[in-house]
Amino acid sequence: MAALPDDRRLAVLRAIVEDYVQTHEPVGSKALVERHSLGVSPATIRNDMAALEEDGLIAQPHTSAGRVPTDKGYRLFVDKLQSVKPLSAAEKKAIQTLLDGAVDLDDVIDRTVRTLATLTRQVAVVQYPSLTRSTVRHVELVPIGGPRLLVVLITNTGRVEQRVVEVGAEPNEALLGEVRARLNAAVIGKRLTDVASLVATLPEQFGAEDRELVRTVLEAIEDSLAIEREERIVLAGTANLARSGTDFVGSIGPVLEVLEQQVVLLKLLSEMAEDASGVGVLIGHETAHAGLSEAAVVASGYGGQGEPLARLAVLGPTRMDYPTTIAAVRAVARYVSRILAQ
Amino acid sequence: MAALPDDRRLAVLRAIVEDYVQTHEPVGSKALVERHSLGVSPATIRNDMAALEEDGLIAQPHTSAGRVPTDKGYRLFVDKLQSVKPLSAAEKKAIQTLLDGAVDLDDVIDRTVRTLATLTRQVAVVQYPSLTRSTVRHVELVPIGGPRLLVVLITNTGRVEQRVVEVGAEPNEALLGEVRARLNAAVIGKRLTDVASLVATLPEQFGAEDRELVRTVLEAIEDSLAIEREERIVLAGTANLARSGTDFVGSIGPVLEVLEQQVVLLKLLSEMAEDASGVGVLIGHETAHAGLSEAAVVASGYGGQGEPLARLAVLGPTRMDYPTTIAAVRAVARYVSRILAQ
DNA sequence: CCCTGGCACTCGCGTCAGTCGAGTGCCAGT
DNA sequence: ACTGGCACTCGACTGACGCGAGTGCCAGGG
Repeated sequence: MAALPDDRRLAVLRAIVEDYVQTHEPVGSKALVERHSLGVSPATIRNDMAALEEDGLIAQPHTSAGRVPTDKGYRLFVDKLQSVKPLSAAEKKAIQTLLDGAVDLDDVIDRTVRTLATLTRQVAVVQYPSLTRSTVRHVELVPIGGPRLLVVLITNTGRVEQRVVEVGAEPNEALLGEVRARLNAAVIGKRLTDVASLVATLPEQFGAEDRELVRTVLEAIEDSLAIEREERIVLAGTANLARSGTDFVGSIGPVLEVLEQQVVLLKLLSEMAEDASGVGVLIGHETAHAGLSEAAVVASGYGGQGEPLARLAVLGPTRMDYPTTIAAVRAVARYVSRILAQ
Repeated sequence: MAALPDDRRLAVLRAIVEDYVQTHEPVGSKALVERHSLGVSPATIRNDMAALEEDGLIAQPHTSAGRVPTDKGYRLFVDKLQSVKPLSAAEKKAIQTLLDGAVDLDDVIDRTVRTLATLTRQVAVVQYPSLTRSTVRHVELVPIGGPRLLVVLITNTGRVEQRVVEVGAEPNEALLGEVRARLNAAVIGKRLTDVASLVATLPEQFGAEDRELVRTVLEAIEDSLAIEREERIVLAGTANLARSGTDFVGSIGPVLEVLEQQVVLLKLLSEMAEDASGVGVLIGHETAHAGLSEAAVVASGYGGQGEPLARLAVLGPTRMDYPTTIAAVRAVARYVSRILAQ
């Protein structure tokens, strides 16, 4: 039994996407039958194309030009048509080589974003592990001379946050030890989001004259937890945008602007849904951002067992090679997760 | 006495630079006399222009086009002809508003780079205060449970570096106090570059069984001082490159590539000479980098009294508004220095 | 019923010739 | 030393035109 018409239509869409991604030129019916063994004539393909256009999956830039996939067409391609391309051995090796040997969290993130950019030849985005989802490994209070105290908070992701606070007077070692002990007892192993409520009653456990000190320390800790500084993002490969310059009919300016507004990026990443394999894709207008109307984002969570600690992503033109990009993002996310688990 | 011909030639160069920067179009003799009150006829200007071209200060892109300054022309303009434009009150106010209220070093740097990008509408580059030129404010050793030790190093710029080290066994508090005291006595107030030699004899001051611990701690400190991580650079305003897209005849790709290679940028910044007012300028080929052949860098040191701790810079097309840019860079550098001094 | 070959039509793109005008270099004159 | 005049160059713009890729439609065949 021959393929049903509807099946063939989807095959045509897939062929159009693949050809267009490769050639960057509108693809016509004739070229399509030549490059793919569809077993039918150009005229038939034309009918299918007309139907696909009717459905809003493809469009023609000019009346006498070939067809180009629409955002909706890419969406269908990504959801239904693509078979994820496994990475080559060389690529797997490259990931390992590039990521191994990182000395600390900063280094891991740095290497990750570079690896992703190199691998996909597009813009890579990595969000720092969110403090709000991490747990407390240890809190330390260090007198650093005079009435100054260094408050250090270490998380299970290896992240170290510190603040210098001014306390009224030089605290004595015994009091400090007491505060340190109670503080750690209260928060170690707990999620950072819960810290604020967990330590709320702490000042009451101390004498009136010491409460001020305790409060100051707690304020510093809560300050460290304020999202703004923690929800940082690191970029790499922005030069790749210019390389595929013709991909953005406007200038790449709007895209660069979005990339600089970390808030926008963070919102985008945090709101993305992920499929079963842990990868999410936003295409063109789905990003709900004018500057990204010609861009697509492929993201995946990383770190953490159940819920990911943070996300990493690749941003490129909508006409990107989705199978390869998705495979790369997934592989890197998994590898980084494994490293962070150590 | 009328202006000497040679003086007028330079006035013509200045006029060409100013017009070209403003219009972004080759400027001809007729337009020049119309827009500037040079008091001579176009024909005379043409002669001067021919002489300037002879000297390699200007060039014509096409035989029948106006003249455009060469790198050499810009250089002369910057060195001899420009009168630095003082910032407007609004701009000064903007700098203060944007920079005040920073909570820590990261925040200061972050605000600085954004301010500079906003002010100049170009790409801003800020180098983190170099550790090698800073001095030690304090070293702290913190046991964080088990055989692990947190080594914290605080510099006079407010920078905090930390490492977690594994020591053989859980060290007792007394020994730790001893190490801490001797270490601090040896290095506080000293330059980071001198730390390594200053602590070289430290292990010998301890019993054989403790030397291993001391050595491990010292290694961690020296590790923290390795340049690679410290010589970091922060960027902002890359989208401005695209805005002035037509300024780069090629694509802006090569420029973005250079901006991503922090090593190249660092080398560039560190090797720049500065004039009496503390500002240095590199124009086009002077950057000795192909990707920047159409770009200029305006840099200034900041922080520190005698020698600057680090540099900040603005990068834009060679046809930038030098007087304004130089004024902005200088003002921001001074303001940041003042903040860091506190 | 679906597919096919054929055919007329559309329309973007590259080419080419021609014109226009800005800008130049040179020269003779004051 | 400066100026006005003049011939010349050459890039930018314009409109005409042919080419070719691609389409939509239609009638005919398995």
